[in-house]
Amino acid sequence: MPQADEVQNDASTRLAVSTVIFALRPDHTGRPVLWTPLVRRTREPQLGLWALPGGWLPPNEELEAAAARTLRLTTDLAPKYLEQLYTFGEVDRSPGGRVVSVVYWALVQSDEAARAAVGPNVRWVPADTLPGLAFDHNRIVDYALWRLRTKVEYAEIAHAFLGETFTLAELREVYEAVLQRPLDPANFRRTLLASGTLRETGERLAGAPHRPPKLYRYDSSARTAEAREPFTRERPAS
Amino acid sequence: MPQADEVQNDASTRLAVSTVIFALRPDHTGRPVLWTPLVRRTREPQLGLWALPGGWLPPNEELEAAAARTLRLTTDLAPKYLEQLYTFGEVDRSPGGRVVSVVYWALVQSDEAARAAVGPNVRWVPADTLPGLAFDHNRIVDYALWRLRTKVEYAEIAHAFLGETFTLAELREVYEAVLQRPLDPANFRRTLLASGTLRETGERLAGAPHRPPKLYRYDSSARTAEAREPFTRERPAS
DNA sequence: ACAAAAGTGTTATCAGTACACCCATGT
DNA sequence: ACATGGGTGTACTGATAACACTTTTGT
Repeated sequence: MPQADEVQNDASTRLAVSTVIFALRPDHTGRPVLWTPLVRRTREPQLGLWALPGGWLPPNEELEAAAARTLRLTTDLAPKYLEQLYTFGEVDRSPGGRVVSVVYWALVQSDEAARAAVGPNVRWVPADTLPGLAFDHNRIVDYALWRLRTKVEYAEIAHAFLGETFTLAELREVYEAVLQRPLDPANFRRTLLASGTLRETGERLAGAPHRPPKLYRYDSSARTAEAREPFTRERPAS
Repeated sequence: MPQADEVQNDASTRLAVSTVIFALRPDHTGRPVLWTPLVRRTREPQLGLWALPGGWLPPNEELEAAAARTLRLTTDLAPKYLEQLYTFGEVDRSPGGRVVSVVYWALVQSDEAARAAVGPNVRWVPADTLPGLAFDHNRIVDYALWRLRTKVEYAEIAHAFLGETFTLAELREVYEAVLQRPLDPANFRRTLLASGTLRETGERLAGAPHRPPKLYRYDSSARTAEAREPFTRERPAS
């Protein structure tokens, strides 16, 4: 797409795709908080440091597919939500040659994430208290956290942390964990039901020593056209 | 930043930077509407078609600087607002080899845009009724329009179309042109003044056969921390 | 004086918030 | 029966919208 009089770029600039992955897990006190998987670098530069999952962009793979693939490779999970975050391209962000990284962010179902693949080179850490990461990856995760927190307030993405059906209390816990503040159960119920994006399943969750709550299912079809954004995927193809 | 076991991408994927530029100009009825400059392609592929200003990414130039440079090259203008829009990388979006384009969007001062450089290969067109562009550039402009229209509702960017000082009526006309609907002058006044981002200059605009309106200046320092977004530039360095 | 835009005042409506209170279940 | 979370009712508040009204200028 460049203008004709421009010189073509050479191979000295390389193109990578990375993904910031979020799931909810209990912290040491039992409260659910955001966790993210990291991979240990096994080569220079920055050998041994923890970094975001990612890799060079294969010539025949779509950007989003590359993000979903690295997600599957490191966690053995499929994302329930996947969206492009930003492209980082500062000239000096990587020692040893310029790297432009197209970064995606993903949400994965939290109970599946508990069974996610781990190993000596894959490790889950709380997203708010990261260790020092390779390259500019701390900054990238911070930005992804900012996007998640601002977006969960106006978009219906919290259900991506949950399974097919869920109670309103479970959904509220997701919001509380992401936004890091308590929400009024009564108002939360009304607001979400009024959004029209939840459908009753007709079932209830039994077993707890309390009144059994109704189970709901997310219904994406009920969203208005204005609320829909371009280039976002509910169920990304992996 | 890739994982060690990945294969490095080769030169078959090339990296470009393009910019969607917006300014306000009167349409045939005299009402201000959004216009955008296009450049004619002088090489294959898509020779002769109109396309977004852009070019290959030079190895030692920042992404944003490349966007500002192509903006200056095609219009001889400096952007008053410049922000990354999205990265387009579909495998088949360009015939003749894969191209990943990091796309920026920019706002330029409208009275300056009236004096912008034009020529046989540069042409301004109304952004809402584009001709058929090269590659996927129609889709890109549509997305940029969507971003501009949603962002102008919650962020203070409309002043970027105007000069240093402006009246509230001028600012309202910008909003009306971008949002394509009339706004109540009284409520607009109160809302904008309540935002705290406008400063009186003490001067008034005389000459019109009416009560002379006060002139205001935009004051970015008055924004709250939550309203500030990462990776956005008020006065980009070109 | 008068037309027209600048600028002010007033009220209605609606979304978000706080919180009191009733309901239904396992133990 | 009772503790506990599920679920409903209601009143308060602040932001937005609609629109009547007053002010100030050039002609």
